Amino acid sequence: MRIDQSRNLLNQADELGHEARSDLGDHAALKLWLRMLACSTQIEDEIRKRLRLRFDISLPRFDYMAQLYRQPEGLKMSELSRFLMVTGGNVTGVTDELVREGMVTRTNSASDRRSWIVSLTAEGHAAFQAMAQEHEQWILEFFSGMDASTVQTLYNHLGKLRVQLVRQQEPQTKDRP
Amino acid sequence: MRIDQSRNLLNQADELGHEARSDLGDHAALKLWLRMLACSTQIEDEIRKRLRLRFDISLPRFDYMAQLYRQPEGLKMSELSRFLMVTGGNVTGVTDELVREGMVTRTNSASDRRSWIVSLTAEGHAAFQAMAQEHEQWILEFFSGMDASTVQTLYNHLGKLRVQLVRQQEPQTKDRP
DNA sequence: TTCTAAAGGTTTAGACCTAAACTAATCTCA
DNA sequence: TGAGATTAGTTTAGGTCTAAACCTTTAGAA
Repeated sequence: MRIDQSRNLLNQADELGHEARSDLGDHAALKLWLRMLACSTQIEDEIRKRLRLRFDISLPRFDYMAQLYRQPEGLKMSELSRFLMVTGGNVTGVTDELVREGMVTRTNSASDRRSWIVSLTAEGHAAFQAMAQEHEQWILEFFSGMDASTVQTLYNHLGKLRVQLVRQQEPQTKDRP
Repeated sequence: MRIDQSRNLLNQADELGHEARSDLGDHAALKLWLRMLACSTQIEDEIRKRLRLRFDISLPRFDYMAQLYRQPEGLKMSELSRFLMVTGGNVTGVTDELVREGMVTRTNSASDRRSWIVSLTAEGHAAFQAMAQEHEQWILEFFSGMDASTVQTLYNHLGKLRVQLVRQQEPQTKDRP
């Protein structure tokens, strides 16, 4: 059996998927959250599908390469684990695969014999660049119906939400060098 | 190794996680998407964590029960598969577990000997109601820093986005009884 | 120095999901 | 009617992720 999320009819969009969680009350915040979740899920699934179709790559591996792309000097595996918000065991597995495919290299850290420095190979760098370019076009396409001021408004509001979320879930500040 | 997403410092929030995908350009739509993704991911992960902690249940199973909760007469497994946007094989497995725990029952369909009607037991209904009530409080908490008019604005804008997304990904309409 | 705790990375068991192959029942239509 | 297509559900193999146990190296304190 095959699932195709885009099969939802337009007028059913609000009834399907995550919006079923909302049947106990009708608070505006709850409805907003469910709609936001529906939007992100739909976009993310479409990106996932296109990455697989066009480049035969998974979204987590795309994100992995994105982190290395902006760090030409490479990253420790523990840093990758933190930035990608996945477990160390996962980073180990993904790194193994990408090394096998020639996209990244593991080199010994000069200062700490426990750790590796992972970085993109030239091939990996080029491959990611091509994918990222196309990825960006997809996003522009998804938001093409929204005018610039609306985009800016949404961006600002979500910025405040994000700050608030971080504050809520990280009450005590932790100092860092 | 254990991952704790809430360990991100406030001023690093925009640098971590998904926002690394954005390093090729600075189009507003791309930045909006990455911020939206960061917000939903953070909220969803927090919900997942609390559901596990408070009720020892996974988010997919919570969603499964939510669908049945609003359909007292039950649903066919194929309908569940469509509404939850997961494969039929997955529905089979989750149903088996929930039946084993006494949360749902499978009864034969009177009109179609191939299909089952799945519905919540009294116990399942009560269990979901308790969880949903608390779940709703969590959402109110997450959005508590946002005033009502902002919530409404966001809700409307995301509504238009959702309509546009469905249109883009479902160009040809399909008629349905 | 030496003991202990912590950190970097790997391995393993298992949770959760998918795609594809499969069985059985139903539908279509010549 | 009856052959082929479709639909409902299950099974199986495999992908991706986590938590926990584990080993090695580093750092801190007595």
